[in-house]
Amino acid sequence: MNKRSGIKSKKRILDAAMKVFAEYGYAKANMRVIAKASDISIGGLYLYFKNKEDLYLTLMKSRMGDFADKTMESVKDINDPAEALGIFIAMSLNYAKKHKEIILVQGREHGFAFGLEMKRKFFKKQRGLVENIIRQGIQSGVFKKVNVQETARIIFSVIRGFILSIVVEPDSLFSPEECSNLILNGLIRRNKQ
Amino acid sequence: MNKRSGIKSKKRILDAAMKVFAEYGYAKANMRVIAKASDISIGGLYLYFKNKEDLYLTLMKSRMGDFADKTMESVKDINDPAEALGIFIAMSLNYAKKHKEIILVQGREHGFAFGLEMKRKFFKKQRGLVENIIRQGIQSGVFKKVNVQETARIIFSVIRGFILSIVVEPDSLFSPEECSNLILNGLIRRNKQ
Amino acid sequence: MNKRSGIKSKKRILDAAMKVFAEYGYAKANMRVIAKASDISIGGLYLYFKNKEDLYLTLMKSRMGDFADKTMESVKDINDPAEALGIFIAMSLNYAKKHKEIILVQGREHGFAFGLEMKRKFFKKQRGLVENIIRQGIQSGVFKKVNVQETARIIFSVIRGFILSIVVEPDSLFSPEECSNLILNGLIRRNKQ
Amino acid sequence: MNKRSGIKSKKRILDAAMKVFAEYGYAKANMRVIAKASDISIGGLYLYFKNKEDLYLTLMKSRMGDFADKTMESVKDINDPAEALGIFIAMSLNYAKKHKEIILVQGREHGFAFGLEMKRKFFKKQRGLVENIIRQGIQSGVFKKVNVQETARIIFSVIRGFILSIVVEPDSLFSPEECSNLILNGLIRRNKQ
DNA sequence: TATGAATGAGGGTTCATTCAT
DNA sequence: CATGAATGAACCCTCATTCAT
Repeated sequence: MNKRSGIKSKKRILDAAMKVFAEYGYAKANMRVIAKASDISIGGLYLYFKNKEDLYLTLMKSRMGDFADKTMESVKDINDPAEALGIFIAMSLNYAKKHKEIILVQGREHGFAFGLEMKRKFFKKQRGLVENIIRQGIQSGVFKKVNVQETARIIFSVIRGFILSIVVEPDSLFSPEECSNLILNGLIRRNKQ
Repeated sequence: MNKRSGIKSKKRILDAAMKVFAEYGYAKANMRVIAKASDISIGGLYLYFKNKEDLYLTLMKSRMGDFADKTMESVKDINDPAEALGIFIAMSLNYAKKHKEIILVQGREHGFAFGLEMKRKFFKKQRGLVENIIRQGIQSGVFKKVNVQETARIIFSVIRGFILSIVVEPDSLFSPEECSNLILNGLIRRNKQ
Repeated sequence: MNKRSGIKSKKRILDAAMKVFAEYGYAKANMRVIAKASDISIGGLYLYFKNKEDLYLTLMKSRMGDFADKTMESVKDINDPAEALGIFIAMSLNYAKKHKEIILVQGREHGFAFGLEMKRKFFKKQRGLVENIIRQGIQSGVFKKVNVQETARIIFSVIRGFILSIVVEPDSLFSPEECSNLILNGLIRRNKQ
Repeated sequence: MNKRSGIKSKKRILDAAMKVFAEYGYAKANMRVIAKASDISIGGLYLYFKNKEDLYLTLMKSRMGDFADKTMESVKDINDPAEALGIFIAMSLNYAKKHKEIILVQGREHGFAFGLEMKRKFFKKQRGLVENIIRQGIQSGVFKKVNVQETARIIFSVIRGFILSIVVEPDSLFSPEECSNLILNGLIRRNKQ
């Protein structure tokens, strides 16, 4: 079981850790299990990560980076703000469903702040993306003159809630289409339509 | 420090436990601290609760019951579905902000199912309330003919996301008004308005 | 094995720890063994001491305090400086032999400073005692006009070396009498005697 | 970084190990650090030394050998026993100060006996040297008729204590001159001096 | 010779839970 | 009802040592 490339081992650990953290959460996940799942020794874990927290944070950072890149990419060439928003929402929900693991949950370990800084940065960035879309929508006259920040927060909150639902009520999810439809058009019936 | 009514002691423990769980989360909260905060002995804790999990679950159940009762009550006499929905959202967000503690987070301890059954029941009930409102709105012609279940889930997701935000990004919350406005009217500008 | 007085337990731990530290040294001594020797559980250890270091330091402090008190006491009423010095030396060597355990060894754990502050205080105090004796000896004309500090350091060094010898070469110790004789009278033969 | 003569590598390791052991002590020193300080791989260490203990013992042996040789050499041609003793003391203290590292401390690892045999041999040899000087001093009438062994032990103890002081109280050392003066002439004032 | 990734026993510490008082 | 000393399993992490390359 010796002599594996360091990079491969690191990746194997991260993948395994993802599964374990996803199943048990940070506090209940333990290094022994992660080691076993990684098919590496406990000591081996510490060859690649300073400690449990480092492992977790590295994991988070990488997954969030992936996610941020993808959403950013998928939206940047869309001109229609309604479409862009729809795509952003769909991207987010689908990605979350696919990687139910962790992602945004687990904000409470270690007396609140724990990788929170990193998460906040990520959120801010993502929210910035939504804000831009909304701003463009308002400028182009497609969207109403809403409070951009507040609205972005609300949209973000739907996504965040969705992610939490994946964990808590995986059978009570909703479709991205229905979601963007509601956000774009609202619940109230328009006159004569 | 002895001879206290059992009921009072139990209440004192629950109140203290709420604060402690809220600050540390389930896994990191420990019985000694809860005991101290309750001004009771460690052994005393086990007089009223079978174990830590029982304490936590009892706590959850009671708070959720409180919450469910309140929302139920506040909405039942409102006839206008738009207003009812607005009130429900406002109630939920404000209650969540006031009792940031726990509530919905912490769905992941103990390998997934952990008081989840109880939580799901609560969610279902709450969602049922929203569904009713929506159904009435559709029937009365105020709301569009949306998919009731899906829409209720989405609305619920906003609230759930808001609650998570309280923990993760307490400075990025949004106002209930803005929220119900978005949900009711949507983002897209109506013709000639 | 339950319900023992806290004070008794603490004392039992300290006594056991003394033996264990004495046999293995700080680094090699482990809490499991100390627990067993104390006839207490591992967790019990941490009821009385914050951690291994705390246990060790508490131990040191108490033993040094004992020792300092005794030497101080035994010397304070002696007027003849030569006799006082002899008694101090005898006291020190005998005490050390009786409590071979630890005492002065182990100055190197944790990258040097480790309870060093405490030890230094103790040494200073002890050396101060010797300095006083020497000073009085000089004043009364019994001793030569030596450098008080330096001489005290040398005398102290003999004692310290003796203690180390207990550990390293327990069969190569010397008698207190011979020692004070050498220090008082020196090696060189006096004229016409 | 390869193809180095074995002898050179071994020496490099020993030099590095000396520094590391000196800084951390035996127990806290670890092979990785020694490897790094030696600019050799961990595996490389085990090419030259069976294990950590072997490395340490080899180190000790070589340094003690050095020291023994030097003192032996410096004293052998001196005829005046007082001068010889002074030189021996000065040599010892100065050498100790210069190579504060290890030397005599750390007699306690591994449950007492740990390189102790070797150390004892060294001590015996050194003490033999002192005994010879004293014996010659007595024979030539310069020294009193003291117990040779005891006196040698006492003198050795001063040196040993000095070494320990280097570690514990490096700012409380004394000068070799003062030391040999005290040992040679004693503290008590001679008649009509 | 030389490397360094990998191993795993073992150490310090925490904490839910029990039970004699 | 109430106490809190005591328990011990289980956690995170270290490090001497091995071995495929």
